[in-house]
Amino acid sequence: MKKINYWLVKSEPSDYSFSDLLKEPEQTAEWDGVRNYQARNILQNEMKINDQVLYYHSNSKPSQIVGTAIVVKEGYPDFTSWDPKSKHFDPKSTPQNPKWFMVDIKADKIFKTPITLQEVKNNKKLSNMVLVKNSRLSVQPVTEIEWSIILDMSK
DNA sequence: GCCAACGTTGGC
DNA sequence: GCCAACGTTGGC
Repeated sequence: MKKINYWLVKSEPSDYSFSDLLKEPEQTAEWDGVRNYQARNILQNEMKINDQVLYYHSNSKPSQIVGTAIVVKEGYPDFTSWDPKSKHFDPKSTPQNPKWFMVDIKADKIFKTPITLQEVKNNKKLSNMVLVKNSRLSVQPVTEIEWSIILDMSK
């Protein structure tokens, strides 16, 4: 049996929210625009099909985890990086030598109760979450234990 | 809107 | 390869 990994991705809801993802055909979207090496490495090498993803709304009132998604396509070049019209354009990235990568995710469950950042911080068992420790990383690993605690809280 | 914390760039 | 300057993220 294949091992499932758990992740958390952030998006500003004013930019692209969980309900935007739900409106997509097949509720699936390219997770493009990530321009941070640590996050890129996860997208390119570590996220696998069927991995589970927490969907977090950052810069929000309140900032919170609002649902889950599933990886449906593994790391491939982020073509917005060589599109001069894209706001994520990077002249150092080309189709021949792509610098940035993305995956496709499909919305899975919307939380009955969103989990606010405050609640995550208030839970001692979640004090090692990357979300708490390194608030700037936009694609980050979540442990199986953290995953199950958060899913329990969301019921 | 402020600003702390962090990541990236580039001069030396 | 160091590190100052700069840019960005994201909580508050």
